[in-house]
Amino acid sequence: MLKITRKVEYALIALRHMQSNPLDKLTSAKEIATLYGIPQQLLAKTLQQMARDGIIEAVQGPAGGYRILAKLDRISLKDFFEKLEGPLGMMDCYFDSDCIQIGACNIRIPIQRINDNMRNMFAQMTLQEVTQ
Amino acid sequence: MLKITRKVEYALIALRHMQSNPLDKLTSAKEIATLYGIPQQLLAKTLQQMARDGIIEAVQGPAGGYRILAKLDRISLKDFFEKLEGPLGMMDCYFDSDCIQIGACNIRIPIQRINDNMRNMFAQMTLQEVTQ
DNA sequence: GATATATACGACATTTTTAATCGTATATAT
DNA sequence: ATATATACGATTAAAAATGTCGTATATATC
Ligand code: FES
Ligand code: FES
Repeated sequence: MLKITRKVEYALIALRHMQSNPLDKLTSAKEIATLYGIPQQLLAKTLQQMARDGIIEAVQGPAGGYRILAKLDRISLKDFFEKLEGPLGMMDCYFDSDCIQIGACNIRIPIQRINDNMRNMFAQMTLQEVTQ
Repeated sequence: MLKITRKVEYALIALRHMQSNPLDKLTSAKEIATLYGIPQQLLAKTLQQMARDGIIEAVQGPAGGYRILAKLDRISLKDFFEKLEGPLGMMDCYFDSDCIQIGACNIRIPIQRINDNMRNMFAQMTLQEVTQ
């Protein structure tokens, strides 16, 4: 439990790779996939999603690829996680109220407190710190 | 991602319930299961595990049940989570070195930093705070 | 203009993890 | 003896994560 997904892991690897060479250089999904031994198609989808989210920029055609677009020190880890994986909650009932324990639950408030702590922690870390 | 398991959820519900009435009172798995609408057998196993871990005490036979044994303000959330679910790492390679990216990985160190932050956060919260 | 290479993306299949159930044994109050 | 509770390994079911496939589109190069 409390694991991050491969998708996020791959996204971080890609960002860190792009961060490590000139910012205007284009890097293809294939390049990163073979270099770090990760499934190319899956990585490609993740990169496409990050492009939709404005984190990176995509250039099509041969000699195309991706490059970093956003200021990574302006994106919190919380926002990054939520862009890729949706709302961040240790339990589903943190957001939706369709929990099993309709009215009987006795830990909703305490769990929310823990969750707020966690969200807060990730809100205070930037993507820059992780990928630099 | 970053979700806690039902097992942990059920454990917290049970602890909070026991916390809310006299500490020497015995509560059966069935009682808690029906009260909060959770699978009895699954809850029972979780309670048994907590008993093995010394968090609660089990009394067999009719009129038996469980009651809190440990000082909940001496158990960190990190320890509690790890007792129930094993080592706490956002990625498997935090502990074991059998990661896919044998030598090529570029985010190991950064991820460990995030992970340490998270572990630290849970190490600073006690079970008491959550269940009181 | 044909070709090769890259992104774009929905649909499907596989694998892994989590959740729940089953069956049986043991303890003990009544 | 009986009923009720814990104890626990084994199995099944459900859900989520991971990976693959097929096809479309853009564009640099020849
Ligand atoms: S478990 Fe969902 S509200 Fe408590
Ligand atoms: S992903 Fe495991 S070491 Fe980087």
